[in-house]
Amino acid sequence: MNLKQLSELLGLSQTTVSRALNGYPEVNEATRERVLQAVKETGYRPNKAAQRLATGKAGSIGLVMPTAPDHYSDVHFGEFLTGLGEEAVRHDFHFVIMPADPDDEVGALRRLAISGNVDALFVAYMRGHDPRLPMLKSLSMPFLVHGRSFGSEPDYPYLDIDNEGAFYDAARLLLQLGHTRFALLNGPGHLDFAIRRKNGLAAALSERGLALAEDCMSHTSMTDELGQSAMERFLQMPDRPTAILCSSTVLALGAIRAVNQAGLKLGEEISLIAHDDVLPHLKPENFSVPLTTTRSSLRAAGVRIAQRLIGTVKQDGPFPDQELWKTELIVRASTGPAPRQDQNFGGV
Amino acid sequence: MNLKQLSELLGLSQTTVSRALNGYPEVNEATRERVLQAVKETGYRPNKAAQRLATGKAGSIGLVMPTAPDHYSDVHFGEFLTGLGEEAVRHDFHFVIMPADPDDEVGALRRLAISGNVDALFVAYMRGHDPRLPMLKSLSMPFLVHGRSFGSEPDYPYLDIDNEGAFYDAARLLLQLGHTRFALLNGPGHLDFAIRRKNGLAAALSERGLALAEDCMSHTSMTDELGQSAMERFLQMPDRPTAILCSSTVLALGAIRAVNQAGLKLGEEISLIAHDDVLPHLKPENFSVPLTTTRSSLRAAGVRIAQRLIGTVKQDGPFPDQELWKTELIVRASTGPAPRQDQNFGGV
DNA sequence: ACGCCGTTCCAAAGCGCTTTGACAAATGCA
DNA sequence: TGCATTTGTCAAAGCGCTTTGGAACGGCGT
Repeated sequence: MNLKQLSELLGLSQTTVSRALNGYPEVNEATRERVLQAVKETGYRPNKAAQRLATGKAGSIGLVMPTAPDHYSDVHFGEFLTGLGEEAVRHDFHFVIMPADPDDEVGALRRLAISGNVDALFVAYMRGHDPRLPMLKSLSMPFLVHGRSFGSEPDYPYLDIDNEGAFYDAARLLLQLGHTRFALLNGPGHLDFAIRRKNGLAAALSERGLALAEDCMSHTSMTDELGQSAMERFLQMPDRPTAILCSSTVLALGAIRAVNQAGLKLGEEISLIAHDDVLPHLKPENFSVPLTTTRSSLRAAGVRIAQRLIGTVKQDGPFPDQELWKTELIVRASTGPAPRQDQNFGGV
Repeated sequence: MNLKQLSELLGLSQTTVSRALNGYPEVNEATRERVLQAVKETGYRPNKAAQRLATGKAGSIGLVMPTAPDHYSDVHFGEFLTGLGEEAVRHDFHFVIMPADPDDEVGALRRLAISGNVDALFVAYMRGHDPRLPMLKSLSMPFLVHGRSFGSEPDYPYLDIDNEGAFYDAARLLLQLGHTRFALLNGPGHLDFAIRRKNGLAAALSERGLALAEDCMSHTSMTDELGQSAMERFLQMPDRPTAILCSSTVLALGAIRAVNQAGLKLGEEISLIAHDDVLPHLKPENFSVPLTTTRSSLRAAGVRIAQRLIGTVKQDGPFPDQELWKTELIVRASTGPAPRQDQNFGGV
């Protein structure tokens, strides 16, 4: 069943049927209804290839998927993709994926662009001075980055959360509660968000004349096991930290396991604030000691990015080029006043 | 630059140029050369949308990417995708990805199929009685599954390795070396390959009148951390196993850490055989005690699957519908004779 | 000379959609 | 009533490729 057949069936021209389906105003509501009804009955689906040829739009977004062994292709990425996909399905867009070795991301991105299969590109996991940025700018194809690239000229379209502000605020709260010994459970150290979160923490500390020791930082993939082992290291330090900042609730999950195993009380002997990406299976309010968090929904970011990208391709409505989402600091029970110095013992 | 312009430039018809480019025999080698040269100079690239419309082929393979929180979307998946991608690039094919909640995989697969964006479907991570199978069969679109579905009628096209045989052979070797107490570090229990590997081991054991105790099996995602913790559990058992079968070298990495920490000697007090997917960054021969493995390259499987799928779409050459690859059993230093019973102590 | 092939090329007809430009019919306004 | 709009519809011209059904040409045998 194609458009021609459908229009003959309805006794209308292809023009009218096409317009009825694509929401053009110059068609009578009654006939539009009639068309829609016929579509339902016949199961007509417009041929994508023909649409593409006629419009010049593929209806797709390209993304390269790094297949690095140590790559952070975990639950966070999945959650983000879900948001992206949700919105894409709504607009009948799809994704073209290009698997690539991490040392050929730039090449893969270029091949994807010139393949003619995509209308726009999406990139994530930005690093400092990211080499993909200059390439993308030279490409005359719309693109959008999730996150930012520390050290690069900020003249590219992005959506990011205020990582620096989030961890600055979180650190300030802990400082106000009297904490002075901090530790940071961070994501992979080369990634932009990790750099900024560290900086946010460092900024808050330096305002009080404090600094973060190298051995009080852990940069790892964000799994609970790695959170646990890093936290175990922290807890064995002679002058162990009382205030922990954590780049993900997943890391926190492991960290808290370590805290419990050490026989310490969360929110009393140890305070912890985690960044909450609003993962549906890991709600900070459901932790046995509810978690104080900085919150920003990863899925919402996915939805928004798809919106902007698709909007750009369809050219409907102007979108801001750069968005920086504030995070919310939500205080729950995992933070409390710093323990008095001489209380600093307990079952190690 | 389009075909028309190019052909005018060359003083040839569109037909001839098109045929020259697509390798048809009825064009003079000299003119073909001339065409190819012109393409190089002008940078002409055929319009994909037009090709799709004319041929009816999209040049793409669809796959749904589960975004489950506990999903096994790890280094193994990346390695496989790399193989798939390698071959796809060679044929100028691409992948369309559809992110989906794990509870809507079937729906996502269907939407992908009727979207008109793909020529064929690929599915993996098969489970027992996988519900995707009947759907795929009803779909009149070529598909190929990586792995098999235990309990389903085996009347679908697949590529799998002989998981049962691999672990049967591995277990036999260990039995011949005198081992009687076995443990299994397996992948997620609902996945087909894990089921079959367990069965292979069980079959070998039952031939000797042995059975595998429930607490000597671990079913987890395949990360080194989880391998380590599972192994630690095994080592603490009163009658601890001396023969370990491991579904991945990644699991083995963690397991061996546990063995070392317990002060045990791999290949002497503990023998271990792992399945080796030939991950480029984790070579069994480079372990401090080189690993005995069952080997089958995941990347090669990806390449082969892409080959078959693309071949089916292009209709060149018949491909076997079902392939079962044998694995190789490669003996290295991590296996040795079972320790004498009374030697069974050591630093726990 | 003729007919017959094989080779090499071409004109034109699709593929199924969108969109332009034009045209009747219906409506508004005077 | 007449005229200018607006509304609803259509025929036809693309979009850029592949592929069908010849046609021109030269060589070959008879």
